[in-house]
Amino acid sequence: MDERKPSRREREKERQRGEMLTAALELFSKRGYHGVSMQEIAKKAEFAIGTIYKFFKGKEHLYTTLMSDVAVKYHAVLKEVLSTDEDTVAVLGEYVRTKAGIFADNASALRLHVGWGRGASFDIRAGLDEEIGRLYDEVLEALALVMETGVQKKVLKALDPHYMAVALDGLTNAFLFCWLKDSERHPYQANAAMVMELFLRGSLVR
Amino acid sequence: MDERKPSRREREKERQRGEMLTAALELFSKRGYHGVSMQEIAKKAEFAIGTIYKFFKGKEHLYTTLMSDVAVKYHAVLKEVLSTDEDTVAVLGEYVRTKAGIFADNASALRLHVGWGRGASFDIRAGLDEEIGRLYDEVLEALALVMETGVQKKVLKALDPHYMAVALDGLTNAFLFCWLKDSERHPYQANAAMVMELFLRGSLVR
Amino acid sequence: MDERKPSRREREKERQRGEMLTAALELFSKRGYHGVSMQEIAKKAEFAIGTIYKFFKGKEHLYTTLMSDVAVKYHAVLKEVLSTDEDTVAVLGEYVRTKAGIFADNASALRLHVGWGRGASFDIRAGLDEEIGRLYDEVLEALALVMETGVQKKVLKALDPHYMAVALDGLTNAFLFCWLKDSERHPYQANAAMVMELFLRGSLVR
Amino acid sequence: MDERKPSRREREKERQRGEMLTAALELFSKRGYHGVSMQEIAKKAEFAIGTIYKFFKGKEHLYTTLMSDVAVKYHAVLKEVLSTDEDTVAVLGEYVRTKAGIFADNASALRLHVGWGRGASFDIRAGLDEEIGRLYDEVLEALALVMETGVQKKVLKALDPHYMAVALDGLTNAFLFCWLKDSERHPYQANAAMVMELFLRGSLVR
DNA sequence: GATGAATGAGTATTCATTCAT
DNA sequence: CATGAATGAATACTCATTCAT
Repeated sequence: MDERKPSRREREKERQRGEMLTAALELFSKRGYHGVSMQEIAKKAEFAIGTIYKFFKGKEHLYTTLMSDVAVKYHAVLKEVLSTDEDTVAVLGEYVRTKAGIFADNASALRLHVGWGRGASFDIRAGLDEEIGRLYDEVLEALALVMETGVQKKVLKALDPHYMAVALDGLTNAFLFCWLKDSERHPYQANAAMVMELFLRGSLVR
Repeated sequence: MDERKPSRREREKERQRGEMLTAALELFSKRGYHGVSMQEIAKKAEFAIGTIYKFFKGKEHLYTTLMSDVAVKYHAVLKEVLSTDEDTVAVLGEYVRTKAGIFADNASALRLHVGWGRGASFDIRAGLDEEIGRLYDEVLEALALVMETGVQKKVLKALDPHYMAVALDGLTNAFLFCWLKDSERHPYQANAAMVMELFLRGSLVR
Repeated sequence: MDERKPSRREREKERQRGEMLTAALELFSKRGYHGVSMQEIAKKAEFAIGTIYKFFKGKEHLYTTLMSDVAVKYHAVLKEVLSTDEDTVAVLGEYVRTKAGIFADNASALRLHVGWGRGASFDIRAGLDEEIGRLYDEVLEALALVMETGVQKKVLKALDPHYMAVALDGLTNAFLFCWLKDSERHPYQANAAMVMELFLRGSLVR
Repeated sequence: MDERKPSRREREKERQRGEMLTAALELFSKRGYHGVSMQEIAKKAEFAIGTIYKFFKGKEHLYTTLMSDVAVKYHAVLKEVLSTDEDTVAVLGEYVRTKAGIFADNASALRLHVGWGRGASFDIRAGLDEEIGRLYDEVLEALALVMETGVQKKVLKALDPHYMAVALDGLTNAFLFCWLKDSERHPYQANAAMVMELFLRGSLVR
């Protein structure tokens, strides 16, 4: 009865849940975990405080759900990109551009994401990181796989593929930070190109 | 080397201040700004709560002092390294190794530092970042200057020196993260070498 | 007589507010502003501390509300008396008896009122006095007006009406103090009569 | 050895005690009992905090001593005046003028005195009032005695002498309040004359 | 189911008092 | 003896969470 098509009821539920999460994200990203009260979230989401508690066990649960949702959504997109069966360099380029695009589209979610979740205490993050960390690592692994393939195809040097993945990811993050600080001076398309250039060819004149 | 000899009193003061900061650092780095109470810090530092307040105007002041101290100390070391008048590549190598060494020596301070200070609510960071952000930017600028010299010397490619600085810094951070997570599998010396390799020569086979 | 009918909710609210104020008054009058903690007030009023804060912004607000309420209520009664269009001496007699009656009915409120509000630190009184002082002055002015009329009617001597008002008020207070200390020995009806006698005819044998 | 002339030591002690009390009075009268910290008093008096505690058992003791001292000093003067063997009316006139003079000379002490000591919690006042109340009552009794003599001399009406004393005292206080608020508009000499006029002859035209 | 009033544990900070120097 | 550094009890106020309506 409840498997196939979500009854109207359930759709409504989902919509409400979404509104709560949206409100929470907006608030958390601006003022951090401890800077926001449940009453505020309730008011912004236009629900009674009690209703929030029908959907989420507590503030912590709401926060971790938020983080998970964000992580799930974004990392899914990246894994998709990385599973393409194309030319290694093209895939990597697409990875960087996609990641940049995600950042550009979700500036506010970023504040929660960047640095992998500070803002809440580390206790809270403990359980969280298991989930998020796993998702992140999956992307990194997928990226490493692409690298490995590249190495086998002799497109990339014979370096540790995992480290290459770490490197590309770190490079991306660094440039994305620049963009986050001053998106005028550092348009992300330019950033993306720069990242690829530096990653693929290095800085040394030969 | 200092102002005459710091009277025993003053030395004692300094020692106490240090103990407080150490206790606070340990606690903050584990549980974040809001996850730690002043009582806890006092207990850990083995001082009465009132004594803490003789040294620091308040929790915020204690926290920002901590951040500043760490930032000042470490970024001073890096600027020192970057002002050396040696061969570009050697300087960069030294930069990476020094940064790695700093991280290795101060694992707990890191948790506060990484991502440059989120963890406190955003209000608190406001004043803080001006200081810390400035210090960080100074290091980045110094790094960019080294890059520029390298470009002029035709050691490095004719890319934007500032972006090259961002790249090397990002690369370093990424590997340092790896090391932070699992220092067994990723000895920092190896990390340092890897960073240099990737930064200087890129990943592409030619 | 009021705005429609106060919903049961609102009546309940009002009752709660009243209980809080009553508890606070009792405590403040016995031990002064700083001698009472919010916890104590909450316990005495049989509410949770948080509930008190739903009704009053803070301790100061609770205190000033108390003072204002008392002042507003009592001074309204006195102004009513003084606006009667009767024989001057009758009005003054009624003023004294009414004031005495008020004191008799509100012994505890007195402790806050007498001396016009010291007991709270001076900071707190600042904003408060503007309100309370004004109310008190209004009564004094009304009393002075009655005096002036009495002078014009040749019932009272041609002295400064304002000073006469001050005198009668001071006389009343002095006797009320006596009564407050030992209400057995100084029944307020006797006090009232004495005040009138002394005020109207003086002490000198002619 | 220590009876007759106070050794220099003791004189010094007395001077120090005086300085402490002066500083405390100044502070207490401006900001009330709870608005002033012992550290502040120590700083203002230019003694170490510990030294204050050599002279006074605690804050409360310091405060009550202050009140007592003030009371003792002023009521002594008034008793002196009231013990004069002169014409009743002259004595009463002198009483009012002296009291006014005292007020004029000690505006700051007033704030502590007026209303008989609010500013501290009532608990603190409990023991205090025993002392101060007794002194005050002694003056009142002395005043009553003068009244009684006046009655016997047929200078005053045959009213209760104690109530007459209360009346004159209340009248004085009321006018002194006026003067305290606005000493320009209410010069105390004028006040004193007014008090006598009203007390002796009343307000009624015959 | 939805609501939001009531709850009370938790926390930064102050300040009277002590006591080693 | 004077000092003032150290102490820690005390307190106003916030906010996550519950539960009667």
